[in-house]
Amino acid sequence: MSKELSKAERTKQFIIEQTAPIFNAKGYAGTSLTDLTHATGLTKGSIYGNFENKDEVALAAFDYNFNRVTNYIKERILKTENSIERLLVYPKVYRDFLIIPFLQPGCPILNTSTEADDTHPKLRERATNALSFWKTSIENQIKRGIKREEIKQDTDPTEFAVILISLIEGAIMQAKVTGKSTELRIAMNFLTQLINNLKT
Amino acid sequence: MSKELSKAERTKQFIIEQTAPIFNAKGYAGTSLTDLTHATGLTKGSIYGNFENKDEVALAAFDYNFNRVTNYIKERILKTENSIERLLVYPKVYRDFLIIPFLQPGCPILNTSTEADDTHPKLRERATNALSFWKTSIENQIKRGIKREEIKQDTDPTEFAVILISLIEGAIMQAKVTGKSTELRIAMNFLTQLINNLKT
DNA sequence: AAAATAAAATACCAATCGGTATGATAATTT
DNA sequence: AAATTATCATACCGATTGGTATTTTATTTT
Repeated sequence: MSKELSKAERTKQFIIEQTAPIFNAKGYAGTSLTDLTHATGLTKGSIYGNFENKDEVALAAFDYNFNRVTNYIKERILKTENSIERLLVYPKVYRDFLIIPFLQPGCPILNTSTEADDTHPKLRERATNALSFWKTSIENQIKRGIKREEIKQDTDPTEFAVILISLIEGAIMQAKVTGKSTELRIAMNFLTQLINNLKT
Repeated sequence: MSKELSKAERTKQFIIEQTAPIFNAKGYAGTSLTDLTHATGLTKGSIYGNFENKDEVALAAFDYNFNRVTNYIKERILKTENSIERLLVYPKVYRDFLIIPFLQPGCPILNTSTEADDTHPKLRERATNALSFWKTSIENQIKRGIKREEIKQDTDPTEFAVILISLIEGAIMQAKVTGKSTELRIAMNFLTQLINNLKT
């Protein structure tokens, strides 16, 4: 039943994969159709045969970028069992943010949020949903930890999720613009302590 | 000795003031010269009579935006004396970030950093310097607090500055994109606790 | 007030923007 | 393999991009 992908579907996927890093690095307004043709080796006609307009490519590229980060984290979380260890995956991963190849252009949520919040409703919605998904995922990790009696009962899942996300995104911003990982190291050390303090 | 400003100097200042919010909202790539003429009511010829190119306007606009935030905070800090109270100005101010009129388009450091880090070296440098200035300023507040014996001696100024900035910027990103101040409230409550824990 | 100077509006430039109709070519289906 | 269909390249569109030379208008200086 594993139907092979049609040519169009393969090309569409190819376009997304090749252009996703460009959109993440240069932003929506900063990325031109010429950038997309250069990144893919295809022509405008071909790209517009597979996507309705620039918007559709950008939205698909965002989804692709976000899923890639999500899977990268998920993969490492599922290797552990204990809830504290699962949470510790975040500081472990983001400590090395600057040297993770596919994250070189930055965090897609951070980049897209700051660009789109006042300019591009559709992209903004994607970013909002991505953020909400991430937040819920952390909340669920904490709830699971409380049930398993690995995390203190009085821990507020939402509160902790917001703090974790803030520390990560704020530190990424600093590290990306300065080019140094000092800020990430400091913030991730602190986050590690916070997580360890959740232990029962 | 208070020489009056020349027409050119007044116009230049006027252009900066009127275009600064546009650059902060739409970003460098997202802001066109037409946007600048609409915001000022001036023509392209007039703008280019006062600035060499779009870059120069953008750089001046960033400086203006950053100075405005800095002065807003500074004003409130200088009203207090105790080091803990001074640090508490940050969560107090940023809790209401979303309803501070001139900050409606967001934090200039956050917006400029995320856009320029991979695309615009000059703007990137401005953002880096602004960040460095802010960080040093917090470090100095903490050092002052330690000298005055208001803050615990073992407090690491750099560490605390990075955590404070991360929490603020990460929370702003979330609040801006969701349109809700919940995240800011949570992060700023937490930051308030952290600051209070620095007390001797 | 007149002359000199500075500043802003007009009108234009080539290049690039996002987007599309059409013809060529490749992939499927029969 | 032939016919059909789907995909991609070519060539083009009007609009907009950042930028400028020149004229008109306003501000200073004398």
